[in-house]
Amino acid sequence: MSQKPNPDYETLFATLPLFNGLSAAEIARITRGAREVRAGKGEILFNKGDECNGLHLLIAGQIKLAVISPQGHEKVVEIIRPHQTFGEAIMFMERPYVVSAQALADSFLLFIPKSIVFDELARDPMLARRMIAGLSMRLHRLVSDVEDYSLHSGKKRLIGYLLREIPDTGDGVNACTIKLSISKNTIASRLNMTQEHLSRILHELAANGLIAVHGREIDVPDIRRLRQYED
Amino acid sequence: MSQKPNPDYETLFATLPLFNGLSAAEIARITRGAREVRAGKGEILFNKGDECNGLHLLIAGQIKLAVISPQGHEKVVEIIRPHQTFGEAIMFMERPYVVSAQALADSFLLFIPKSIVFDELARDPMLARRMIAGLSMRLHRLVSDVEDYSLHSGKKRLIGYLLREIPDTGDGVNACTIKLSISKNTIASRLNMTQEHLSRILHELAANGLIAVHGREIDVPDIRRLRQYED
DNA sequence: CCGTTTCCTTGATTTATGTTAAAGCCTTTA
DNA sequence: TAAAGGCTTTAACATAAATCAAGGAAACGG
Repeated sequence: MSQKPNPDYETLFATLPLFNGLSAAEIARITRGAREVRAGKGEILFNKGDECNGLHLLIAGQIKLAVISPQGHEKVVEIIRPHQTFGEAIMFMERPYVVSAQALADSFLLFIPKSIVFDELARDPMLARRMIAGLSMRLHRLVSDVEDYSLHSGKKRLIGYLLREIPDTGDGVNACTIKLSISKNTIASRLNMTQEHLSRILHELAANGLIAVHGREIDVPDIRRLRQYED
Repeated sequence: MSQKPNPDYETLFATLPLFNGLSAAEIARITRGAREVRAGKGEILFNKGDECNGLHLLIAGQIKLAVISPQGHEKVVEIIRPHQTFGEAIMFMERPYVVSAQALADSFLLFIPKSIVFDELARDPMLARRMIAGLSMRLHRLVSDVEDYSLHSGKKRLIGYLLREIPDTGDGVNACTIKLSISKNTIASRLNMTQEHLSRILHELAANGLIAVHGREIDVPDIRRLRQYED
């Protein structure tokens, strides 16, 4: 599991919202206490109910946070992408995990034990501020999610997802191609619908000329039109 | 709006998760900068899109946080009860409000300006820790919400709501009466369903002998049975 | 006390979305 | 190249929940 520390953590940390602005000494203290974790595609990092001893920082790959219903249905709560952290909230609450984490692709993570975070937090008020800001952002996104689920139809949720997936280029550009980074199945779960329903919506949008689907590539000929699409 | 500070803030603050453990001097600094706010029933505290200059602490009354869909449908995101704070997350993000807040009953609040919070945060690392814990808890609850919306039927959500509303007495007790503190309309919105649907579910549960409804009072003759109810 | 408004219920109907089942289509790998 | 397995689509059907419409019941202001 653990191996020789990557010497470039200092520059990496500078780019992370949570840790940017830390001194070299602080970064050294954190990385020294951290553990490098590799997870192959499909591997489970932790299960709902497991004890939480620290936070995770995804360096490369893709992690799925999900819950399982009593009937065995899985609901994807969040897709973690590189440079995101997860598990902080639950760590501070001293509670077991409420979601499980599984690698969707071969992934590389840094696990930072609770004690290290707490020590650093006591030392550096700035880190606390960042932590608060990070949690706030998370909260904010979740509120948007709740809003989405309850206020918008499946079609709107999917359009919203597609629009958010559009790589932001110059504003002059009004057409693009989206490469879906996860399976449609997973997207469907994230958007709280079945894959069949997702498929149907995609089909309908294509029939209306709003998009063209080629496997995992989706052409959007007129982004503005897609954005304005009403029911 | 503003009036002479209530001298009992010190004991009040000691009971608040966010502020408990603060020194008398700290409490004094915070209350001195805070503003007392009264809001009559129905009064709007802020609207979605308004600038956020601080956090609110509800002393007495009841506040509804909600979003409005483009079609004018309202969705209640959270009901704030006395001793809860709200608006911290958005304050730290320096973004406009994503929800609007309306008093459901005559309410009394403390508004603590951003600058005061930030000053105190810089002074006291413990407050930061508490703030983080508070936000974490919020996050946690929201994840449960998302889970609820997507994994459970309307009936289960309502049962879950009722069970959470049961005042916790000794564990020997297996029957109780719940007094709904908000209108069924609002509960329905909070649970993401129409009031008609809520009414029907209530009716069905009553038909099965799980509850008895008398206006806003709901008798639960067998709490365990209600908890174990499956579909 | 009565009218008025708000809240709540009920029934008929429609709609969005889930379910089940089957088959097609890509990858991977042998 | 064929077999295997995971994705994805399609279609027929089932169902939970929304909508529409109307009437009661409770609270409220005069």
